[in-house]
Amino acid sequence: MRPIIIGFGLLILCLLVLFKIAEVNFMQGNIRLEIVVAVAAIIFFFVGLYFNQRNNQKQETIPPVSNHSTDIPDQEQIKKLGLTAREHEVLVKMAAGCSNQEIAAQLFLSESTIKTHVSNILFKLDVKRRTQAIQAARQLKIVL
Amino acid sequence: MRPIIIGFGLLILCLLVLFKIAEVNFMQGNIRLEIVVAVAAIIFFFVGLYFNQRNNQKQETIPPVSNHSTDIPDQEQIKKLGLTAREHEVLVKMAAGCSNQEIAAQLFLSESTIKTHVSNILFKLDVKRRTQAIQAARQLKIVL
DNA sequence: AGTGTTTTCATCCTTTAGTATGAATACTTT
DNA sequence: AAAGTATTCATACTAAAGGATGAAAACACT
Repeated sequence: MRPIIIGFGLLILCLLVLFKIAEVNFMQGNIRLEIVVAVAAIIFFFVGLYFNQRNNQKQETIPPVSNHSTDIPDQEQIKKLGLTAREHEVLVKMAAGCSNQEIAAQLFLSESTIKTHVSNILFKLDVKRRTQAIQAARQLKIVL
Repeated sequence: MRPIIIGFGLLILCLLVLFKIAEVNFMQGNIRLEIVVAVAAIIFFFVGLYFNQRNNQKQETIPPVSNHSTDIPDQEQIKKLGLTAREHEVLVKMAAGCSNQEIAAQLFLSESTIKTHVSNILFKLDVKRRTQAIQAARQLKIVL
């Protein structure tokens, strides 16, 4: 994270310096308005390119590949997260693509109960949606 | 094709007009150099974003043949299912746990469009929910 | 018996997902 | 240039998911 901040800092600094140079030269009548604007346009065109590229690359890093060496057993991760037995059970069925209603039917519980469990699961996994929970659980090896 | 040309023509025209207005006002001392440069920077930042987006979309449809023997790719499965390039793109983000809104933002599309794509994906994968789609896609090696 | 956790369920409410339909534009292929 | 496919977007609707809160019952442990 730090390199990014430093990089951006340097970039902004360079841009400010460039702008100042341009300003001074412009005031002295050395260069014309068109040139200044054109340079700014070109620079920020590429900044736009870079930003978009970054954005696209980020999404590809979201699902990181699992490593076999640090294969942490389920139970440890589950304990770390504080997941109860029932919650784990629900989580597995969630990952299998079941709806709350289906999970309730399979476990002979009410949908309300499942919703409560799901809410707790989301909280403990620190995610917002069940699809993210599935992702997280897969990365943590607590579901297949 | 014509609308694109017309669109670009209009865009360039607008930019020229804007620039001329800025130039005149600038010479009269109504606005400052910073403002002109800033506006140009912002505009071309987004132009850069747009260009890169365009570019990426084209590139993904061009190189379909690159199978790493065992791993990820699965062009065949995608073809079998009749998934389009865009649908596959959406499917990947779905599997990453993104909401429709997030996918829309990342691809610079409206949520309506994403919903349409998701619906088509669900139909083509013969499932009812996005969580099932993720499961199915994983089994078919369409996503990691 | 008392304490703390787990499991269960409910209700009200808001947000997100998903369906159906129609339509305009863009891209590809012939 | 025409035709088929793909992409985009909108609106209106229904279904599912999720948040917040409260609460009863079961269970383990001391």
